[in-house]
Amino acid sequence: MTRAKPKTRIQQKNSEAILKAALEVFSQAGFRGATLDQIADRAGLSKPNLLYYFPSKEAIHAELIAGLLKVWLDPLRALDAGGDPVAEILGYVRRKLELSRDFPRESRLFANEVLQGAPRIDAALQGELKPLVDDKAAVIAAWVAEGRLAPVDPYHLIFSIWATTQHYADFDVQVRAVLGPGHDPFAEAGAFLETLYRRMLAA
Amino acid sequence: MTRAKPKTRIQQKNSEAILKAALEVFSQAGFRGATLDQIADRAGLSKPNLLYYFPSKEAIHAELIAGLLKVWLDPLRALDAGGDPVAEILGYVRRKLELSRDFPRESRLFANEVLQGAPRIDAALQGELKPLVDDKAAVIAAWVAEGRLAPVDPYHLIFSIWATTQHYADFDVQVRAVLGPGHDPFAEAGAFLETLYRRMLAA
DNA sequence: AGTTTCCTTGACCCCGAGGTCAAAATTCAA
DNA sequence: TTGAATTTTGACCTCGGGGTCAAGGAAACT
Repeated sequence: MTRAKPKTRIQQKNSEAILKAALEVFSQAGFRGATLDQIADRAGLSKPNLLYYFPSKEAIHAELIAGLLKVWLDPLRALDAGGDPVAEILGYVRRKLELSRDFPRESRLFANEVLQGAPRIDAALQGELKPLVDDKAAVIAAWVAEGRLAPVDPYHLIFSIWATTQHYADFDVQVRAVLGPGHDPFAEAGAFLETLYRRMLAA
Repeated sequence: MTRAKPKTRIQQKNSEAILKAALEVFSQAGFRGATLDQIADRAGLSKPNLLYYFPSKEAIHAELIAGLLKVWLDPLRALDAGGDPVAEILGYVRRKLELSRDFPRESRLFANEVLQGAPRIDAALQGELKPLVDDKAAVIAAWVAEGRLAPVDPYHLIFSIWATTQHYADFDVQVRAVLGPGHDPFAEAGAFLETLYRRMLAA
């Protein structure tokens, strides 16, 4: 787990290039579908050179996943029990949608992983994700109990936020195929989702 | 496109076994991740025998995708311009959720495909899906114009229905990891989504 | 029963992909 | 500037996986 951080400038630069290239390729092709040659190509390195920096394909993937989880859960962590309930939840929706817009490859990497049964992140789901969701679900449930939110199942509320926001990253090609040209899916989604959750949650 | 349908009883039986096995494997591993050996194994056939029935891995996948699209779009087709707006949309949500519950492998097969950029179904998205959605979006827009639904972007409404219902099939492992044991995700989702869309759409 | 058609299989081919290695090229330190 | 450490690469190994083929077994028709 504890990796010796790269020390030289070259190591720094090439490790970054590899991870960036790998994110591109893994997120588009899945783990099995990605090849080291593709990643090496995109990173501007030869395959053996790539394997000088990472011991295996698995290791590259693992490093990406590890880095992903933090970023992925931060917006939920930021949901503040002391804030205004509707504003807090709408803020979470907005942050999550921004994540989909700005980091679609990360979203697809995650989706690929979960779709295939989460073989490499099952532990993290149980160990990191669940406690966090339990915590925030309790906050939402308390808001409902205080009458500051319309009655709602907090877990499924959170699921629906994940689903609707990540949809625009994961199913981007379908969204654009249906909308046709001349649309800004994320801007429209922002407006739609704000309406959706405002109506849903108004006490 | 026009395939000579299997004629003998043996062909019937083995083709079905292959498609069923392939659905299982493709939906869980993706196209590149699936192997003919896995499919043959699961179908109870040898690999060459499998290739006696289908000319290639691609062909099996194509047949699955083709069969999928009809089933996948039928619930939307059933949305009736003559019915009660809220009831029609809630009915659509319910049918789509049932599809996720009863055909999760089909849902994941589709998700895998779209995630990877829909290389094999791009044409179908443009040619079949878009016109259908345009049609139904117009119906919903008309309902809104008549004041029978609260104002809503019909396209993003449909996206949100796809996202929230398919989530329970595609991210099943995550949903169960978060909920823990002793839950029926689909039953709970049914209740939650009915509330969500009822509040969203009430005129 | 005999023959034709259909079904099944073991052995094989080839390529792509993950990974190794020793040696060459480059960078760095003194 | 020279020697040590680091980085890069071409050649190579192995194996899994898609696909072929020729020949053996079963059905099916007459």
